[in-house]
Amino acid sequence: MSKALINTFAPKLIAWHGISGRSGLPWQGNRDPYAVWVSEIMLQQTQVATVLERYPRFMKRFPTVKKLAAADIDEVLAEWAGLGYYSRARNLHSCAKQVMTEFSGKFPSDPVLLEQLKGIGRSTAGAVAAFAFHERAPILDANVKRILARLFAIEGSIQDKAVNDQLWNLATDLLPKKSVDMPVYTQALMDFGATWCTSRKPVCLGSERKCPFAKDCQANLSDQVLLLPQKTKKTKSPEFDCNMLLIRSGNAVLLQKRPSKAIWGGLWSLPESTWKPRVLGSKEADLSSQELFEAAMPQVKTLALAKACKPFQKANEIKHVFTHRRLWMHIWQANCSKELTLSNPDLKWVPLNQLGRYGLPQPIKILLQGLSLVRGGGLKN
DNA sequence: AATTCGGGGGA
DNA sequence: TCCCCAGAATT
Repeated sequence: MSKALINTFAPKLIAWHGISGRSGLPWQGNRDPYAVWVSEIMLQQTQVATVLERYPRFMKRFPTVKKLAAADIDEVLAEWAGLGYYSRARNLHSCAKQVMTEFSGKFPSDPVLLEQLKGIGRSTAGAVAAFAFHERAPILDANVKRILARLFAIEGSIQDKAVNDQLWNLATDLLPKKSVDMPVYTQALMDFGATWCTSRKPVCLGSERKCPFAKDCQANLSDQVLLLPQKTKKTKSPEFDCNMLLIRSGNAVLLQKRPSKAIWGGLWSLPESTWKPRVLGSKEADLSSQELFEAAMPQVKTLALAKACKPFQKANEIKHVFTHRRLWMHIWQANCSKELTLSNPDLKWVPLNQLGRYGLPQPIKILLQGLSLVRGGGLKN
């Protein structure tokens, strides 16, 4: 590796940030570890534009780690709804309680200790330590991986452990000498990756702007910029079917709290039958009310409820695409003559005008919102 | 080492 | 449609 680059990278990057870096984002320029931590978690796998709207709202709702720790998990999930990766919200809440009980309400500054907290991995630990405590700890997010893989023309999939270790070593070697430079340096890395050394249209190709590392970058010098970093190919995601029960009684709809480890864990949703692999040409219309109930709610005595409902009708079919699954949700609708008392705390009648209080999966939220707009309540299609 | 967790934006 | 993104936890 070029020894000169090790010494010059950090100062050059910081100089670049002074001219072309991002500034004025709500979570920047703040050394409160709680504020830094929330922003880092929210920004994981989530675009800046989205976080820009949701971060201030979250901070207003939960201004301190103490208030977050004291909140009910349902409140946290409701605030997180729509952001995805709901384990982040569960870990966030769990971590807040950890900080209160194990660290007397104050985040540790040591990245090794930070990494022991729920939902904080090595990279997020480094970011919190750098921004909040000026620790000389490296980060290695998608931006940094791309920058380093190009700068040093790292071959091999970045998911590969040996390559990943190599990138961590480089990230450590390139840190600025002075710890006081850590916040601006860390921010500069993210900004440079997000705005200049981008995946598809890096500045070094076809832009009038001049990359400060053009003569250092091995990928640029060997015309490999768009080929790096290398990734292992993804297999096409499998398809699944599921049945969702839309049971209405007057202006209320029956919601079921999802198991915490399932997809959309902990969110309130429509009662759902078990997921099964999609079978082409399968006959779907023959499901009786009783079968639908037993599949969706095996844990409750549903006979009374089933009998109180008129027969289910196929009301809608929604395709929803996840990163790793493609899901067809079959919506079965029935009206219930009255709101039967429910002993199971995971089942609840919710008036349509109070849906906003619950953290609903995005496609279900859209479905039910459409429902509340239709007078008389029938679904279209 | 591979898989599992959403959602939105862009090409 | 496919790829990408301020990754971590689980197996």
